[in-house]
Amino acid sequence: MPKSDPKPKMSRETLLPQLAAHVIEHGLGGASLRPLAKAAGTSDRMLIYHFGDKEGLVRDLLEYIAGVYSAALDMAIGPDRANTRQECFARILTLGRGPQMQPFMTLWWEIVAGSARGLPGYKDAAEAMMVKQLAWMEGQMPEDDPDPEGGARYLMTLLEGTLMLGTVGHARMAREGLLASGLAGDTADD
Amino acid sequence: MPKSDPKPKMSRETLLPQLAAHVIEHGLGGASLRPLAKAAGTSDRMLIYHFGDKEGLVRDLLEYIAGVYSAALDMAIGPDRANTRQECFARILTLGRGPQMQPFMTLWWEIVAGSARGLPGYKDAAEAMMVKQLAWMEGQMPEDDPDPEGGARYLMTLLEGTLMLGTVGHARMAREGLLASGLAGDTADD
DNA sequence: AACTTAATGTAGCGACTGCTACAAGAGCCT
DNA sequence: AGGCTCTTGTAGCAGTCGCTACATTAAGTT
Repeated sequence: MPKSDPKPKMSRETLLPQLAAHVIEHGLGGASLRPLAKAAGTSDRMLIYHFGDKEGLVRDLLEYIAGVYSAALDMAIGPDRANTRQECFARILTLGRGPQMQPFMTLWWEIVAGSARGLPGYKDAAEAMMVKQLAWMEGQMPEDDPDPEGGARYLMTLLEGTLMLGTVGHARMAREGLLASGLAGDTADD
Repeated sequence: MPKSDPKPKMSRETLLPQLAAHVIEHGLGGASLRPLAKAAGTSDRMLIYHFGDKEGLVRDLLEYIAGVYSAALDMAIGPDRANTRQECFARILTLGRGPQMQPFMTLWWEIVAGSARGLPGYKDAAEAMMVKQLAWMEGQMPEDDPDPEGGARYLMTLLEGTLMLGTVGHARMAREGLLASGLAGDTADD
């Protein structure tokens, strides 16, 4: 009879992925130690042991999640730049609205809300993710763009607005706005 | 010796303003019955009595807050339309970033996050507020604008993106994007 | 073998959560 | 006056919260 996992010996590093998975699915604000611990196969006792207190846990989790997001963007980077700003915008919008991205987007708005309230750790994570996303956008900008840096920031602003309007049920409004702006919004969604 | 307020006889209607004030200041997600009741001069017992349960309370509160927001926009409406899209955008951005608007904006992101998570009542309130804001924007669009409806939606999208980037510490990014778009972002903030 | 240190389980603390049972006052109708 | 409904206070229940005291095991180190 083979012994089944005698003592996996957990650490922050082994715990964080499972904790992050639970948080991405169930949210961060309402998360409490015992369910988190259960999802990671530990006890609340051990979470406090490893992370000091809940605030430390959240801080580390946010940092870790920002890293995961960054890695995901690196993975999703294509070999070629876009040919037009419009195509560039469409690419990142498609990426952000993909079904596998949805749980993350749900968490994202929680992070924005936490930033607005000044909760510890939230703003740092949000800033890092936006920096990364901007870099991604700049890397996708057309080669012949007259102002790739400004253009990327412009597209970022439009993108975030589009995503927000989408989550509150006004995707159509964003689409019509994009149509009027010249960036085609021929995505069917509302 | 004058009797000091013998029995104020509270109802939903008299309670809601005080509850909303507390929620706007301290947030909606972390709000619990007893502090809410204290802020409104009642007991948790009475909140349940008047609103059925906490979910009903939150629903009514969100609806009420959406109404307050709508009224605030009506109040802030000027007699004249803007002369350019740029001025129109600047007006509403100034409005949304005013210091007296800040606690409300903090709550707003919580509402967006709640919408994303599908919490009951959140999406309805968010939708209503966006509809109102769009109407406000349309009313401010320049008279000679070639496409006031599409333009208003475009400005809305840009506005929401600008506000979001601002709350996560990237106001500069939005400003530079707006500069590159032709809509001046000569507001100093970051 | 003795000692030390890190890692973990068990049990529980006090505070808080949403909510309820019960009773009592207050104003109205007959 | 007697009942009736609306409103309110008191007390408390079962559950969860973050966190801790205490004890135990496992793995080195000397």
